[in-house]
Amino acid sequence: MGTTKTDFFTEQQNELAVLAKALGHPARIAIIEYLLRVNTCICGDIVNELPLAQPTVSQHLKELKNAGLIKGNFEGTSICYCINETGFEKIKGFFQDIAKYLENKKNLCC
Amino acid sequence: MGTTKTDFFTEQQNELAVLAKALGHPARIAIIEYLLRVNTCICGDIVNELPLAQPTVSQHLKELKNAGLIKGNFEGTSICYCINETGFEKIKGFFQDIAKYLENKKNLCC
DNA sequence: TCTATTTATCGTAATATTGCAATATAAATA
DNA sequence: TATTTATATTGCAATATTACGATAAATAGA
Repeated sequence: MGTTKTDFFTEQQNELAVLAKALGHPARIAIIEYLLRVNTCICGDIVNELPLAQPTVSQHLKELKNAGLIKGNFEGTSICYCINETGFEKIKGFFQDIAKYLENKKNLCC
Repeated sequence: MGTTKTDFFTEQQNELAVLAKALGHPARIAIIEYLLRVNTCICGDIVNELPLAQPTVSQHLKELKNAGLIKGNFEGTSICYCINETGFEKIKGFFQDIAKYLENKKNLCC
């Protein structure tokens, strides 16, 4: 136990869950918000921006990258990070469905 | 350790993270998708729909309820569950910002 | 009241996550 | 080549999550 039973859910459900989970930490929300603000920046800037040690930030960046929410390109010794639309495109439909649903069916609980 | 350093992030960042985290499990995505489909249903229906034991489903429902993503009202012996717009409203702005950002700045990574 | 029925809670085992110090790696530059 | 700079990886401790059996609680109906 302790392991999620991914086999019993659809690929899409698992994919959405992975994306949401990647956003499920304030440090990773902060990273995304920072990238939205500055557009692109090097890894060190993010480390300075966050109240966490460099290895911890590196780990969070890795998770966001694995989920397809950010991209990192080498630039000399540094790495330039930015938003990756791939991941966010995948979430988009889900939230559009919910928004559409809520527009039509407000307060319909039993 | 093992504990998130919530004190060092803004309330909004923590709130968004909590909401995303609540969606960060395929069972909980499945519950939301099911509620979107059937609009309202009793708890037992969700237990039957999911490939998990009743106590496990109960736990997942609790997390979604705590995050403000679903609502549950007593209906005799059963509990009637449905989508709670409160939670989703809070996420909405975040994704709208990202959508707007991506419309204007495609492929601007270094 | 007794018995189903429905949902929640408790307790616990297995695994995952968070965070950091220490260290490794890799590229740029002296 | 040696050194500096920037980032990643390793290893580990503390805590959180996932899952479920057993059981509790609460209501409905016989």
